[in-house]
Parts: sequence; C-alpha cells; structure tokens
Amino acid sequence: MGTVAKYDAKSVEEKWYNYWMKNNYFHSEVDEREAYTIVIPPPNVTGVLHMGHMLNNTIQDVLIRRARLKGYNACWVPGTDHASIATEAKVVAKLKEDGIDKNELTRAEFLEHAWAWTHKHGGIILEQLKKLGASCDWERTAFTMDPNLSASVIKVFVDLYNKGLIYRGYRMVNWDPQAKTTLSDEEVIYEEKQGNLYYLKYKIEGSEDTLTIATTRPETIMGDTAICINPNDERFTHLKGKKAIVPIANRVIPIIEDDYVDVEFGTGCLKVTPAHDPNDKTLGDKHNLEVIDIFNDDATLNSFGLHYEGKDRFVVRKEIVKELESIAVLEKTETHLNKVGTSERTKAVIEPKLSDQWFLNMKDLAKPALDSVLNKEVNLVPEKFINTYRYWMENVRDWNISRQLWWGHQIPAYYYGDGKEDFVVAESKEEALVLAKQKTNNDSLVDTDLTQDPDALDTWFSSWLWPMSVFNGILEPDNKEINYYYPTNDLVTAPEILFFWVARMIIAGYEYRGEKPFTNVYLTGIVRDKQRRKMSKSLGNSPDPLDLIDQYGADGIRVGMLLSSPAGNDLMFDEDLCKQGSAFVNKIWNAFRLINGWEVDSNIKQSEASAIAIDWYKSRFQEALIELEDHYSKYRISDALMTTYKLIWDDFCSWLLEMIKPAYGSPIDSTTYQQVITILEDNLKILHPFVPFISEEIWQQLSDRSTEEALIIASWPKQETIQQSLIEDFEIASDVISGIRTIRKEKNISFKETIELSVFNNENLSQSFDAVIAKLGNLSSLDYVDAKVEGALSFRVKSNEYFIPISGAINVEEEIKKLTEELTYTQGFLKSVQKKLENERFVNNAPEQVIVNERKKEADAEAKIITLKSSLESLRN
RNA sequence: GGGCGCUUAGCUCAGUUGGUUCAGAGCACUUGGUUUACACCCAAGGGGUCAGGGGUUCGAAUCCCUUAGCGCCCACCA
Repeated sequence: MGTVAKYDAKSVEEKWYNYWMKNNYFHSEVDEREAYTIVIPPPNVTGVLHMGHMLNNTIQDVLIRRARLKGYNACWVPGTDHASIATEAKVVAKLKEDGIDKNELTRAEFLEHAWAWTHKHGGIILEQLKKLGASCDWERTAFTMDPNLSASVIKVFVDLYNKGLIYRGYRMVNWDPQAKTTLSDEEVIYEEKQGNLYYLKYKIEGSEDTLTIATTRPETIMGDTAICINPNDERFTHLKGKKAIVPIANRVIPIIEDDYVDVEFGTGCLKVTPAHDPNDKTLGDKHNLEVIDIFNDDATLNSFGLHYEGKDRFVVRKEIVKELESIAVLEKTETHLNKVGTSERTKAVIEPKLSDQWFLNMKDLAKPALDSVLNKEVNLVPEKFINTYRYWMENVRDWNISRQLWWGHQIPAYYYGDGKEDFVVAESKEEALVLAKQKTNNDSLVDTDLTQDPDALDTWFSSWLWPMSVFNGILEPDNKEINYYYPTNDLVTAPEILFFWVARMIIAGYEYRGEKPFTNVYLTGIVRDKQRRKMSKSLGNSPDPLDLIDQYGADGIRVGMLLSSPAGNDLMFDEDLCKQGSAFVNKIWNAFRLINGWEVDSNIKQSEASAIAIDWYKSRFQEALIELEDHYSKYRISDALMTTYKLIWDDFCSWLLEMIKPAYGSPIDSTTYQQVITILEDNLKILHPFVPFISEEIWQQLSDRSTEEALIIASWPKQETIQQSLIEDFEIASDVISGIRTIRKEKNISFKETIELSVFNNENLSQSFDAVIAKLGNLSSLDYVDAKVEGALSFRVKSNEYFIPISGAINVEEEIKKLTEELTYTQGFLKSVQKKLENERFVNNAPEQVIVNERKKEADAEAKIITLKSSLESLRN
C-alpha cells in the first residue's frame, strides 16, 4: 500500500537481472524433471548485437521462460562461433591498419593476433543479450574453438575420413581472390550484371578461314585448350578434325565435338577453358584436354598471360578487348546479361578455380536427415520451408570443407611426402606418425617429417556439431548431460541458414547420435525497415538495439518486436512498435499502482457485483489460457502475446478493475482484494515470458502474494474446467457489460451530458449491479420504476430491465433508422438460414453439427426480430 | 530456365479439414472526454467486390484453372 514511484525500467531491469543471476535461476543441472533445451545459434564471436539477434533471442527467451514456468528443467545454452572467414578478415584488416601484412607472419604469430582480437571483442554480444533479459545458462557458455569443441571437430573429421566419406580432390571450387580462400556454393551470391558478349575470330590451322566464338570472358583466351562444336551442327561439319589457333597466344588447339554445345547460343562455337569454368572442366575431363591455369591466387594473370602478367583480370579484360580489336580478331560486341557470383563476405567476384580441396560426401548422410523432416520428426515452422529443404537435400552436393585460412580448426591431415596419397589423417601428430610408419613401412620417420595440412575447416564444420558438442556428446557420447538434454527441443534461427547450418546439424545428429538434434525449428524472418529494406549497417537504417533498450526498456522492445512477427515472415520494424510495447508496460505498472494503493477493510462485505465481476474474469482467464496453449503449441508467439495483451488491457484493466474499483477514498473489502491479488499473480505469470522485468518487479512488490520466492521460477497457472456457478456469473457480467456498452453508445450518439436510467425491477432482485452500471455508464442518476418505460432503449441483466430514455426527435429518428437497419439485416439473415435449411441438399450433405447450429441461429434470429419489432414499436409511440 | 510461396481495412497481419450475414485483430484515423492507476489514458465510430477473370459446390476469402503483380529457393548455358 502507499504511493509507488513512476516506473523506471532501467534500474528495475538491472536489479532483477542481477537478482536472477545471483540466485542461479538460469542455471540448469541434470535432475529428475523433464528437460527443455534450446541451444543458441552462436553469433560471431566478434559480432555486435543487431536487430536480427534481438528478434531471435527474444523468441528464445519467451520459449525458455515459459518452459521454466511450466515446470520443465529449462536450459538455454549460450555461446559464440569463431566464424573463421569473417573473423580472419577482420583481423587481417586490423593488422593492415597497424602496418602488418598477414603474409609476413607465421601461422602461430597470426593466431596470436587473432586470439587477442577474440579476447578483446569476444563475448561483447553476449553481454548485450543480458540487457535484453536473455535467461541463458551462462555457466555453460561455449565457443566453437574451446578445447572440447575443437577436439570434437577433429574427432569427427577423422571418423568421417575413416568411414571413407571425406576425400581429397582436385576440383573446381569457388575461389575468393580477395580472401584467397575457397567458398562453399552457399557462400556465393549470384547477381545479375550487365556485361558484354564478345565475338572473337579464331584462325583455323592451315587455312585462311576463321571460326567465331562468343565469350563473356575474353581475358581467359590464354587458357583455351579447345574449341567445341555440336556434332549435329551442319554449319560446322567442315571444321571436324581441324585445329584452331588461339589469338595472341598463337597456340594450336583442337576442335572437339560435344552435344553439350547449344547451337542456338552465340555462334554455336564454344571456347573451352578447363581451368576457369566448371562446364569447361567437365568437357576437358571428357575429352582429355590440357588444363592451363592463367591466374595467380589474387586473380591477377600469371606468366601464361604473357604481356598481361601481373594485371588484374578485369583490367586485362578491357585491355585485351582493345588489342583484339586492333588485330581484327574482335568481330562484334553485344550487351549480355549474366550472373556473376560474389563472395558473401568480401563481396569480391569469385573465380572458379581448380585446386586440391577436402570434400565430404553428403549423399548417404543426407538421407535420414531428409526423412526426419518429411515425416515430421523434426518440424519446420512454418511448414512452407519443407519444400525447399527437401529439394536441397535431394540434390545435395558434396561439401567442400577446406578453407585456405588460419583461423579455425586445422585439418588433421599430415603429409610425409610429395605424392598425392602421401598423407595420413589422425587426431594428433603422434598418432599420425604411427600411421605414417605403418603406411610407408618406414620406422625411421620422425615427427618433423610430417607436415600438417595448412588449411582450416569450414566454420560450419564445427557448428553442425553444436547441439552435441556443447554437452560434450562427441567426446563422451554416454555422458549424463548429453543423454539428458539431447535431443534439444526448439531451435530458433533464420531461414537463410537452413542449409548452411540447420540441415547439417540434423545430418550430424543422426550420424553421431542416431537421433535428431531438435524437435522444432522456428524460422524467424528478416528484420526490415518500414520501406521493406533489409536492415543493414551499410544502409544505416538499423537502430542500435542498446539505444532502443535505453529508450523504451527491454520489456518494451521485446513486446515491440513480437507484436507483429509471425514465424517465417519478415518483420517490418518500426519504432512505433516499441512505443506500443512500452505503453503496455506502463499500463501494467499503473494497474499495479491502483491495486497497491487500495486500503483494505476486512469489515466490509463483498458486493454481489464484485463477486460476479471476479468470477467473470476468472472465466475469461481460463479461456485465455486455452487460447495461449494453442498459440504456443503452434509457435504463434505474436498471437500469444496479443491474447495476453488484450486480456490484460481490456478484460483486466478496463473491465474488471473498473467494476470492482471502490469509490475514491473508500476502502475495498478484503475478499475482493485477495481475489484480485491472486488474479494479478496469475496475470504476471502469463505476462512474464514477454515482459520478464516488470512482471518480476511487481511480483516482488506484492506483499500479500503466494509463497513462490521469484516469479521466474513460479508455476504457470493451472488450467481448470470452469465451474457452473462461474458460467452463470459470467453470463450475468456479460449482460452488464453489453448494457454499459449500449448506454455509452447512446450517450455518444446523442452527446447527452446526462442520462437518467430507469430500472424496472420486477422481481425485486438485487440492485447490486446498478452502481457499477451507473459508474461505468457515467450516469447522472438511476430511477427505479414500477412499469416498463415506453419510447426507450432497453437491456436486461437477469430479471432487471433497464431503460435508456431517448430524448429529442432527431435521436428517435436515428434510433428508428438504426433499429430498422438491424431488423432488415436480421430478417435477411433469417431468410438465408431458412433457405439453407429448406435446401434438401444442404440438409443431406452438411455435417450434423452445422445443421444444429443453423437451427439455433434460426431460433435466435426469430427471437431477435420480435425484440427489435417491439423496440421499434415503442419508439414510434 | 526450373521449383515454391504470397496478394484480405491506410499499415502489419489472423482467418484451422469449404458451413453463422464472415469479412476479423492490433496499430493508425475520426469524434467526444480536466472521472481522484495510467493522456504511454478513457469512451464511441468510420474503414475492405478478400488482386482480376472463370469454374466446382446447396454453399468459396478458403478447392480447381487462368491472368497480373510481388517475394524466395535452386540451376553451368559460353
């Protein structure tokens, strides 16, 4: 009781977060309860919190807090990802700023810098999550390069190698010439770009004739090792078996035939450059062509580029076109729209490049992972992603897992010679040595004879183990934690990484535990701005989440983010949503202030109206619980929030509290007070997942609450069957509410300052609602009459009949008009229902329940028509 | 080029296996309110041929076909 200060989100949020931490409420240990587990999608270790994280982690926190309240042993494992290419790029850039060139460092020196960078910036993002209220089990914070997790990665690599699934291959890969590393297909983004199609004339050996090919990449002619024509193309029959001469290089190359060539495109002649085009590579392999790689690692030309050596490919393109033109090789140039692949990280145009890389054969591994989604062992939410998932898994390609980077898990392959097969794969150098000795039959090998493969593994090769490795389930597959927490329950992530990560986790789960890693995958949308642009740093349209928290409070942002974010749909973020969120928080706070300020008097008897109002709310609350259960079970978090929002704002604040509120300065009876406190407690429980801070604050301030020491670990309200007495009271209260609405409407239409309500109490029943009706209808007076009133609107509560006088001709006209409209509508409705019921086919085909409903509707409409007619009658008099 | 999905009030979205005259919610908007928790408030109200066209059905926002616009995924056409 007493005055309560204005709500100060900042201090409240800090206070309760510390309290929760101090009491270890976020921490989970194996016990006899059922586990509910979420592993966080690990953000980049040096990343900073952005709006996408906010959405994602708010959803996870809502799920985990609700699970905690529902009595599960809730465990949310946080952590970060080493993000090899992204982090290495940052470190390289930083070193460059300091005047250090990565190439001048040894691997060990570079890694030292990288670790320093990681320690400096690492985990900032996790601290930021705390501001949001994330109830992660921080004692379990993991990092993909922690010793155990790294060892897990290596163990899995060796295992897959021994199973024959990992192999080394000289293959065409996506090469990022800026980062000087390969990229997986998923890391390449294709963009349509306007380019040119150049028509070049090649001389035919031993003749003055030429043939013309079309190419988008004239700079690669130095790498040409054949010209290809379609064998069925009669235009070129004369070329069969001949040879052509590459311009500038003046190299003689064969003219080969393959029906791969599209006779419609370009000239029907194709230049074949196996080193720089995947299709050409295939052709080259088929026809045993020479491979001439004309690029250096940074995509400048090498010595095969002759006088262009050392120049970037795009510079060369411009220059060579001029040269070709000057020697009359360039026949013509056409504009041409083609797709150019760029690196997701560095934005550099990727080059197809042949090199030795490590691959994981995915075909068999993918099968159980595909099935699990198709037969709903793993649910994708929303389901629309199943189709894309299926397509991807059915057409899965081998995974290039090696990266030419230092930051990451170094591939555990050890070379003892220069031959292609002169290597062994082992978890340690010692083991490698043993294996190498066996393989070579050479006991004199020493560890300095072994060189470890310099490449690091693709980042996803560690994160695909995440749900297992955070519980050390790879190194110790039988430990009690992995057996208890795995499979986890929900995964909340972005659809962009469905294949990068989600699919691969499912694959790894089945391979290493024979079981799915999680049951439900909730896919969030992309956070966009009002103009539907993706929020990004470069556009500058992304607000700083911490500023937002500062301004609206974490609770406010959480509500704002969830107000409109159905699963799988993009979220159009607008700060107004946060305003709405903090307005809601303010509303909750003020409801508490009202209740908290009441003086309680145990000598007052509870009024019938209060008792009924309380019962009414209890029923509403039970209805809401059922609705919530349904929404949550379908992962409709926004809907669950909206149900809660309306229940609290409308039903609790606008109706219940207004109905039971004592007159100013008067005390409240203790029965009602206690009941309201109980109701408030239940309200706080369902509010808590969305607004953890203010709900805990109010919970802790309630001096007369139940014994649970903290809201965060309280128990979710029980779902009960609604008692008959409650139903009756619910109906009475509903009549009161609709009566009050009628009064308000009438007042509003007629702009009447005062209304004198007449009550015809024909059975002398309780007048206990009258005060409530008068108060909420804002009435000046209320008369008790002993006869029905003519020329008035009416409504009933139990047997009490209330009459709202209509004054003034205009209003009567309006009322008549309205009632007439309603009458017409109802009559039309009745007619349509009757028509339906007269229709034999309807009666025969429709399910019985539908027909029963229709009959009830018919009766209701008939009754309503009678009432309306009599009201009209009385108005006209 | 192939595949998937979307189009419902000014905005963001609900609408379950067709079945209340079904057209909803929140916000925004309009009007009226100095009621002693809250103007981050209270009350009332106006907004939509469910993208266009056709079909199936007793009945269609919901199922089928088609047109237009948008989005996503996959793919090597030089």
